Order: sequence, then C-alpha cells, then structure tokens
Amino acid sequence: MPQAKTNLFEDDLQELSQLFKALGHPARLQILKFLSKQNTCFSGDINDIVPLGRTTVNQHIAELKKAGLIKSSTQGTKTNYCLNNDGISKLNQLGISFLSEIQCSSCNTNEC
Amino acid sequence: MPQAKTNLFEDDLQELSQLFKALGHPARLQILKFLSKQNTCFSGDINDIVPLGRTTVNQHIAELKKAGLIKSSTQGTKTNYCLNNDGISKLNQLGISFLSEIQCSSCNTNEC
DNA sequence: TTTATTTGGCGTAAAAATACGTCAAATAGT
DNA sequence: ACTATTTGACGTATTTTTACGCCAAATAAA
Repeated sequence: MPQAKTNLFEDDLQELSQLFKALGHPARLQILKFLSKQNTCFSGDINDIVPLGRTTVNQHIAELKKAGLIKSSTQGTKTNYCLNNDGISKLNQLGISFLSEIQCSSCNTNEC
Repeated sequence: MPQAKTNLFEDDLQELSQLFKALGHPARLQILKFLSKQNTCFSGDINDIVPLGRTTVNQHIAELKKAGLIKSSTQGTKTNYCLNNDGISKLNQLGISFLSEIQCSSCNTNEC
C-alpha cells in the first residue's frame, strides 16, 4: 500500500505553493496570457507562439491542466484548450492582477 | 566568454515567472508568512518553525534572498532576516493579496 | 483507400531543485 | 584560552523539471 505521504506543511500553504509553482515558468504564463486573449477558445497551436518544441509545450499544457488552470475538449483531430474558471477564479481570489484580464467568455459555457 | 544566454521569452514574463517560482514551495511561503508576523525582524531560527533540516531551510532562505523578497543583516553570530520591501512591493503591485499583510514595519528602516 | 495532420504517450538526457551531512569560521560565554 | 552556538560554504544523493525525439492512434483530406 502506498503510504499516504504525510504533509509536512499545512494544506493551504501546500495548495497555494502548487498554484504559484504552476505559474513559475515563462512558457506557462505565456500560454495563460494567450488563452486569455483568444476569448474564443483556441486549439493546441499554442505551439506556434511558444518558442519551444511541441512535446515540451504539451508538457507545460499538461501541468496547467493538472493545476486546474486550463481545460480541453477534442474536436476531430484537434484539441481546444481554454481557461478553466475553477482554477482561474482561485487566482483571482488571491488577487493576482496580472491575470485579472483572464476571463474566457466562451469558456465554461459549452463551446469548449 | 560565457555566452549571454538569449532569452526565449519576453523579459516581463521571465521576471514574473521567477517571482512565482520563488513562491512555489510551501517552506518559502511559510518563511515569508512568518517574517511578516514578526514585525520585529527575527533571526534565522526560522529553522524552528520550518519542518526541514537547517541546511535545507538555509537554501530556501537563499532563494528568497535571490528573488529579492527578503534580506539579512548580521549581529554577532546571529543573522537577522526580514522582508525586503523591494521585492514585496512587486508582489503587492501584482495584487497578491495573500501577502498583502506582509509589511515588516521595522524593516527597511535601519533596524535590520 | 492512401496520405497528411494533429495529438497524446513513452522514453530519455540534461539540468535544476530539494534535502542533508559535514566542516570551518566567527563570535559569545565560561 | 577553551568551549559552545550560530552560520555560511561545500559536497552530494535523490527527485523533479525541462526539453526533445520518436511512435502510434485518430481523423481529415486526396
């Protein structure tokens, strides 16, 4: 049985630091910023704007997803990524103004 | 000559992600929070409150220092650490409310 | 049905972060 | 002068992160 990994730190610190960690890479900030501009949820050609290989970008995307900051839906071969209000609202609650502009209108409706 | 390491990302993204990265570990958040409570700048027995070995804590302290979020001064064998308004104000500008309470009154005067 | 696109998954190399132990210097206390 | 404290510095083992290349599945296009 995999041990429950005792938390050395209080849960809120743990959670908060996870959020900050997710923001701790320029590529990921760039992706979030980009997604916030495309108020129509855009596909994974985030690749075109991030100066890194596709695989690497995918990894960063996966991390943002894991952190609950973005989500995805598939349309054919393409995948649409958009901001996840669940996570973004956490940031807003923290008052992170850098991302205050981040509100994807078409997200969290049903379009993506 | 060590090459100037071309920046793949825009400077503001780079700088911002560095800040977030510094906040991306529970121990470092704990330290910042602790320092904000001790409005009298307190010494390096941050060790007592962080559930990690002394050397490790020192490393985290060093990172916070590198990020410009804290600073230190020596008194005898002891070292006083306190928040560095230079860095903290950056956070405040970002609107990070978690740390809004962080204002070390006696810091940045001359007491530490 | 072939062929091209778009992705996710897997493996992996290199670098960075994390967590310590040990040691040595500075200084405070006896 | 000797001893104990408090630190920073150094080395190092592990783990994570970062960055890719390659392959395979799904679907769109020819």
